Amino acid sequence: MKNRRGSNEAISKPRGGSREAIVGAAQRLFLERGFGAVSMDELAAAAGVARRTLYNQFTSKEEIFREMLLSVSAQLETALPPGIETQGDVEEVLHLVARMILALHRHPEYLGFLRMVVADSRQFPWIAEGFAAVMDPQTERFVRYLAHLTAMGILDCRNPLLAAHQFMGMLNELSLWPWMTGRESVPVPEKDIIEETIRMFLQHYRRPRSKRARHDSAA
Amino acid sequence: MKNRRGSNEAISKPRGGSREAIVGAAQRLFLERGFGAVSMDELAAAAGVARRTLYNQFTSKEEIFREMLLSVSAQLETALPPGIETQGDVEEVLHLVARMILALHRHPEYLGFLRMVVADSRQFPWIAEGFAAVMDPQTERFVRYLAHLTAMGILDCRNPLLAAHQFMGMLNELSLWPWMTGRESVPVPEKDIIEETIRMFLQHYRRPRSKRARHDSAA
DNA sequence: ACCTATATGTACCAAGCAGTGCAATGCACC
DNA sequence: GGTGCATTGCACTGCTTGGTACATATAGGT
Repeated sequence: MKNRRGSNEAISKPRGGSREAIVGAAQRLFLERGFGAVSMDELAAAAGVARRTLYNQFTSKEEIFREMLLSVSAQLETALPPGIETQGDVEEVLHLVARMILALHRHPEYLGFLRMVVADSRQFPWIAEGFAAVMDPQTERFVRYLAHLTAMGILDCRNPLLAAHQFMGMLNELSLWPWMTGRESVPVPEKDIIEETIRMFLQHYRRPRSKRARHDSAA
Repeated sequence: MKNRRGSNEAISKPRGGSREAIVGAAQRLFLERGFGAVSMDELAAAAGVARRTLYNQFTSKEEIFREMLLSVSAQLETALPPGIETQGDVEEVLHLVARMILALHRHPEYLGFLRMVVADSRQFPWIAEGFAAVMDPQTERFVRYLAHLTAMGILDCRNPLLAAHQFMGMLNELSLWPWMTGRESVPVPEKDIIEETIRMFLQHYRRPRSKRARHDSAA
């Protein structure tokens, strides 16, 4: 409990960062094989640390799990860099967002986290909450961006929340979903997915430049 | 092996269909809580059967699991009724398909199966294969339908596979995904999702009636 | 050199679990 | 009534796993 070095670190460790090593190993093992499939023995071995040290640094397996997901959350915070909504025109920003989303699908930490949300959220409800806490704000930003462009008269999203999810859904279906279900990538090039999706999105939601109505957008 | 009742059932059981009861209970428990979280004791209790009977009827826990998913697969076979691609115009068919997909999201068996694909496919690879064996043909049908309409000059899907997944992705993102991550339904009415998605899809992929200046290669 | 707190190794505990053996039971059909 | 077979209950094995006790080694600060 007491810390002879007086630092504000949680626990000091003369021999070196055992906590970091443990969390690092936990990240590799848990994200790859799931919480239940990793024993404390394996975890200790992977961390290059004695089994007993796990219990010196953490009170339980679940606490290690918690701290690991906390660390992963921090890594995902930067998924969507700030400021992208101010650069270039709509199409450019959509390209950026789309590439970011597809890049996320190649992020093992993201996929592992997502798998945990689906697999272990009933046992540990805080998993889903933690995931939402990281990803929801980024979705929110995208929604606000669409709403902003609508207010500016550039887009015409009657329901920006729906529009944002349509956009993400089109990207997720062919790129994320196969990854989650274990098959190899589908025979559709990333470039095609992105371009066709953006074209489709803008054709529907972009407000006609002149007042011309190729179709009336009322129901 | 021999069955005094002469039926072609696998195993006869004088006291009543214990196999069916077991598979039924397994379906409820496994789909709801996952394979690892259900013990044979619980399963026996839920099936109203002695623990020992489980091992009389099945060789292992995994075999019960297998048979249960087989039964669920059979129930999902009929998700997309045959013949829908011949009735009405495109918009009508798309409506039908969309409602079917959203209905599937309320199907506990479908959600549970999907969860298993994500959660337990590494331990039991045949789960993902079984799921694909049921769902892929239905997606295939939709893809062929889009290709057919393109050949007929009604749609203009250069890549029907991509188009189909875009359509399904837009529906899944807002309806299926929240369900999988445990939150309650999103604040977008089903009707809005369906209508906006179909409108967007058709606006992009429907070949313009009058001016067919784009390209023309209907087979 | 001394003190303190961590790291380690080994042995251990308790619990949960899948799966088996065995003898007894009771329904169904002859 | 008798026979056969699924069923049942119970005890038991064997294994894995999370977590602990304890004695010892070792490094850092003073």
